[in-house]
Amino acid sequence: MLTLPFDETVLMTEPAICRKYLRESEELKQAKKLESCAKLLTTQGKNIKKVPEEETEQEEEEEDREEEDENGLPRRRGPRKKKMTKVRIERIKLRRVEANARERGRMHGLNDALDSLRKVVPCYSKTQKLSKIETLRLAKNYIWALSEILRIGKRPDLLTFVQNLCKGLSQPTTNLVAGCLQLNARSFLMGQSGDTVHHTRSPYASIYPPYHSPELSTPPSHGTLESTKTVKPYNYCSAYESFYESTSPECSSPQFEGPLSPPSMNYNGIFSLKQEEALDYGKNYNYGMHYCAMPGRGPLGQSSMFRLPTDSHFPYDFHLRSQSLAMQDELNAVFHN
DNA sequence: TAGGCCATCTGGTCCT
DNA sequence: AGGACCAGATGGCCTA
Repeated sequence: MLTLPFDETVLMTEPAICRKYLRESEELKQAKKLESCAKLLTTQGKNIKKVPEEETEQEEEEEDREEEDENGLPRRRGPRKKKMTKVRIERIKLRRVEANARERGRMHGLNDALDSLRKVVPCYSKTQKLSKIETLRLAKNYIWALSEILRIGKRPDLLTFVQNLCKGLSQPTTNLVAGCLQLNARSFLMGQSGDTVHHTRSPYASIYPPYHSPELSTPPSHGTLESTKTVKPYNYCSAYESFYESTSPECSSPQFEGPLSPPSMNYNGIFSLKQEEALDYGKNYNYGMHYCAMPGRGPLGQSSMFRLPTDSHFPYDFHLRSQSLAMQDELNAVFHN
């Protein structure tokens, strides 16, 4: 098994390295296999890699001739069944090995594509990777939900949106989506109050700096208080807003320039977990609180969801506090069921 | 320990 | 013939 734990520090910080490592180790394995295969052939005195094509063909022809009768005619009419000579067998084996390598590469490509997809659907987390099937389901729901928004031309309420997102998803994934919403709700509030700016970088800025954060023409430097102080707490200049509302005075709608930047990534700043920094601060500040409120449950534990601290509520649609709390209750009810 | 998820191998099919 | 794609089988890892 090549799967390494996701909490490997090195792997966590660089997925490409992770993949490279996995591939290299696999290639190493494969090379060894090929080597042993070659050895085997060498011991048989028939290294097919080194034996000239004509030589092997000659050999096969000679063996084929054995199937002819004394008159030089084939014993049977119709397509002659080629005798499985050692050379042929080895050639088949080699082809199989090569095919395996290609198949492996193909699957890696598929996984890379899936990783890319994971990054553009809500709730991206390196530590808690969505499974393949859940990624596809969530992506489908996401696309559908967004297209509904476009079709209707109006923001749905949060509850509906989340319900749409979570249709057909497993409970753990539903919890993860819910957890993402909470995290961002909290971040939003902190940003609004202006007292914890370092927690409230624009998710846009962190996720797709060049594309989504007009006020951050240079990529934000992460991690230091000083550097983030210059960043506005939250950026509502989403493409979503550009469709439906006039933008806030302090920012203009971003031009959608990025090839891989879905316009609705920042659904009112909700889905900010699409980046390692968000993940980190989730881990550092909120994840435990939100996900591990119930002892003995993992991050995706079924009972751990929506246990909000009393002072957190949703930013969605700029609800008043009371409205937000009511919305929270609604969501809690939905997801607890 | 069962079940979920994953990577890999493998043989079949289709296409160039 | 060979490559791409697919689906089934298998075995390893992880978690509840």
